[in-house]
Amino acid sequence: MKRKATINDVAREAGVSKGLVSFALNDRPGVSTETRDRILTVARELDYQPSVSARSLSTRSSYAVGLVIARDPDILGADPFFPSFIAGVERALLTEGQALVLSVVGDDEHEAAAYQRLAADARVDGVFLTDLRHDDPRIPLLQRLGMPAVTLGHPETSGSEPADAPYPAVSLDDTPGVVAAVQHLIDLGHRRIAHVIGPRRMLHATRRNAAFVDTLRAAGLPTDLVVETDFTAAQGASATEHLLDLADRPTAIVFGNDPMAIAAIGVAHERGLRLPDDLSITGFDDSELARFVYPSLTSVRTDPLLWGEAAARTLLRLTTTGHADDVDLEPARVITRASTGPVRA
Amino acid sequence: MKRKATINDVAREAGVSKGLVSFALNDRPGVSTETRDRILTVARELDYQPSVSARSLSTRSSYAVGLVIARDPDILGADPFFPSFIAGVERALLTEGQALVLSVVGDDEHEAAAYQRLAADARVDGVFLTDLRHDDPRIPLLQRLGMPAVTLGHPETSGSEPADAPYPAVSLDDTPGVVAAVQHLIDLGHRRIAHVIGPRRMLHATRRNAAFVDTLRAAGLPTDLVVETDFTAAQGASATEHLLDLADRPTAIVFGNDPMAIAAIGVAHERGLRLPDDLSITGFDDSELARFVYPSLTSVRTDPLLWGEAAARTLLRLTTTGHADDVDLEPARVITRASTGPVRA
DNA sequence: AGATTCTCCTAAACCGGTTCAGACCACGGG
DNA sequence: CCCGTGGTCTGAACCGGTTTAGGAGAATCT
Repeated sequence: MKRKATINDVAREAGVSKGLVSFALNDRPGVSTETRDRILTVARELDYQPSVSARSLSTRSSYAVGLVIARDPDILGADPFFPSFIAGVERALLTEGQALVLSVVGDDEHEAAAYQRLAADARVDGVFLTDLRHDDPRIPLLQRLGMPAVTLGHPETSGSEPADAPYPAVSLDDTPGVVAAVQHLIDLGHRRIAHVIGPRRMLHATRRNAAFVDTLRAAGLPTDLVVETDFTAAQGASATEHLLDLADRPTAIVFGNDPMAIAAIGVAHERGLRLPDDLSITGFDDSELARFVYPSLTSVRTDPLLWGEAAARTLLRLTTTGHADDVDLEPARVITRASTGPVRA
Repeated sequence: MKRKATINDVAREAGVSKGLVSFALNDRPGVSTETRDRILTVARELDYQPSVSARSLSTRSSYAVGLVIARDPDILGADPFFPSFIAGVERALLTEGQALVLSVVGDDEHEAAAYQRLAADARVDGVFLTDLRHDDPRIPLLQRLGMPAVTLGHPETSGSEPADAPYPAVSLDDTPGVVAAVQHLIDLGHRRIAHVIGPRRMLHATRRNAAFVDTLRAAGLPTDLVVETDFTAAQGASATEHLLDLADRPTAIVFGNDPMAIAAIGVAHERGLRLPDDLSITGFDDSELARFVYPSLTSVRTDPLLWGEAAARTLLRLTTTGHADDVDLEPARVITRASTGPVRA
């Protein structure tokens, strides 16, 4: 196999200095059209591809972005959000010659370490901040590290300033989806509705629960049935057990993700309950499986693929131009299926 | 924020040349113990971290490994194999200062391009080869690119030579799992057993089907019920529909992954069948959800986490030492749950 | 015509490591 | 006393790009 052509090869072949080749390839002014064309032709002939590592060293940027996922592998496997999100990211990176560096860590401690390593090694030019938390420690951490980032959704505006968010936010508003799901249940006649949410420290869990509570309250209904979980199917199942054991048990349960809702269907069946007659269930994220379980699962559809793509585009814009505007995607909406129905007379 | 310390800073501070610092840090001979200690101390004091890009440029290696996944995002999301596998990979990379570069592509065409980009940009020192195919085109491609790799499972030995596999294989034998699952069904009295497999071009699909067929044949049972799918829940569902519509329909179905099996449970319920009385079902990979669907799913357990870890270790050994032995992990075994039962009298 | 400006280009420094040839020194042997 | 020899260290080249200072020559201005 021939050695890869370097910028020197191109320069020699084109009869110019390598500095000029660099100028021509990055189309910067100061190169005559004629010479530029000749250089580009030679580069094409030699199948010249600039060396990423040389360029990284010289420009101090890595032409890659990072994603750190802090979730237990088990949850990760069950939850289709990240794979789709990553596929979307990839779609945006592909055309830009950028790469995605992925880090999967079990807990928060390793999470901080992962960001620090990414920064220390200058592996990436920017990162995605998913699963935002309250007073998210990653934001000051990243600022200290001088690492550009894009947040999925708006972080808490801790200060009084509304515009003190240090990073552009790419948001997919999930509250309309939650509101629609809850309203759907209310319209079906449900009065005792429970909410099984993800970890409270995650912003979206509390935000969705706020939407849940608001909607119930507006309808004059009780809002006391909220159970926090870690997003695993296991905890979704035990939360369901708990709720069904209550004296004044709910007739409908809203779940924070599909795996938990599917586990709940299992629990209900196990108890001989009929769905949706005895219990209505809704999921979140509308994974592929939602259409195929029995009864098919009413779920709130977000679009992780699109979200990933938009987030990646925004991050690239930020790292290359130094600025990127917030992006708002189409809000989540409920997809009604067979797991929700009128409350039994 | 202070600028990061470079090797020059360490050299100056320790009063030696930067070449010697390099020697000391990579503990190579030719540095006196005394000097070495002094250099290491200074390095620690300055919190010196070698620059990955500088080192990459100089050594022509990137200290990262690559994973290219060619699956439709939807399937990816439903199938918990890759997230767990990646988590395992990560666990092995963490301690070695290596990073994982991930590429998710939709189809084979983009897949080849992804490998080529990884190689052309020298982004990674080696890659994982998952979902091996018949006459896998990626093997000659990677050889042409001079890219080290580790295969998950043994590739087809196309030639007569048994040891012509160009890459070390990290294998988790799935046939014992399949055999056990099928035997389990036979023991329960099933005589018409179907197999819903993944894409035939994938080696593991045909290998598992061979195990399936062999086991049935050994018991003198018919082996005609095999349906090929793309691993999606959707095709799992339609395969089930098809099988149940047959005049001489199976009493048990073995599925190639859990999402398809779960979709099959949905279809069966939809038709008013009772599980496992009217139909027994087994899955594959034993995802978290398997325990929580109703009835809980008998599945074949592999260990993607462990697999990922072993594969990563092997790949690192290969890229650093130039050689790595094959690794054989604990074979897959069947986990019996409630979705399989005696055939109805 | 001479000074100024502009365009196009070259040479060299630089990014931060690795590696190699050879300098320097102490030591033991002849 | 001189000469290898071995251990320790320096200096410089090198990896392959980017960037800056400045030079040559043509065009424009005065």
